[in-house]
Amino acid sequence: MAQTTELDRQSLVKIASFFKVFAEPTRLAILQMLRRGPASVNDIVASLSTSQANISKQLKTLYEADLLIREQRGTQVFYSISEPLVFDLCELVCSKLNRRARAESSIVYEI
Amino acid sequence: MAQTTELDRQSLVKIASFFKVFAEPTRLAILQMLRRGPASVNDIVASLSTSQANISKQLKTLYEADLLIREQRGTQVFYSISEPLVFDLCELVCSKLNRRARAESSIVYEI
DNA sequence: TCACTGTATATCGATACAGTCAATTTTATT
DNA sequence: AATAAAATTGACTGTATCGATATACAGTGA
Repeated sequence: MAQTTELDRQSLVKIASFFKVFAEPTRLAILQMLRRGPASVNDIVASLSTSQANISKQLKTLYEADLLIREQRGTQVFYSISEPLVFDLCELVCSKLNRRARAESSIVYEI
Repeated sequence: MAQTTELDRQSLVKIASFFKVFAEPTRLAILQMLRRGPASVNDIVASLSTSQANISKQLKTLYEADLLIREQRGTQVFYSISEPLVFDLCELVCSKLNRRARAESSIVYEI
C-alpha cells in the first residue's frame, strides 16, 4: 500500500519534466496521429506541417520520456505509443477543457 | 455522446497550455501543499523555499488556469484547490513514475 | 563504391518564462 | 492621515527550447 509523503524538490522536478513532455502542441499532434496506430517518421511529417528535423526532435523527446516504442525497418523508423497512460492523461484534460468550453462554445477537445 | 475528432492546431495549443501549468516544480509544490487544505500566501511562502513574489506569480498562473479558488480575508488571501482533476492528474503521473522507479529505487512519488 | 532515401543531429535566431528586486496596491489599525 | 502588514505587479536577467536550415549518418540497391 503506497504511503502519501511530501515530495522533495528532486521528485517534483521529475514530475514536472514528465508533464512538460505533454506541454507542446506539436508533440500532442504526434500523439494524436499515433493514436491511429504505428507510423513512420515520414508518415508523421506528411500529416503535420512542420519540418522533418523538428518531428525527429519531438519524437526523440517522446521516446526518451518512455511514451513511444521505436522500431527500425530498413531505412524507415516506425513509432507507436507504448503507454496507455497517454490516453488516460489526455482524456482527463480534454474532458475538463470540454466541460469548460461547453459554457462558451461548442468545441470538443479529444485526443 | 462525445465524438472523437482530430484537433486543430488551436485546440492543441490550448491543451498544451494546460499541461504547461503542471510542468513546473514550484507550482507542483504549491499544489502539494494546498492538498492539505486552504492556505494563505504567507503559509505557502513559509513552507517553500522561494521568494514571496515568485509564489504570488505562480499562484496567479494556477488561478488563471482555473485550478485554484481565491478568497480574501482582511489583508490575507487564501487559496485552495478548486479542481479534483488536479488530484487525478497527479495520481496518474505519480503512479506511472512509481512503477518506473520501482525497478530502480524505492522512491515513491505522491502528490 | 556511389547514389539515393529516410532519419537524426548541429547550430542558430527568436521567444517564453522562472526567479529576483524594487515599487505599488490593498486592507486594517492607530 | 499615517503607518504597517500582506499580496501583487513591473522591469530585468538568465536559461531553456521551439522551429528552421544545413549537414551528417545509416541502410539499401545498382
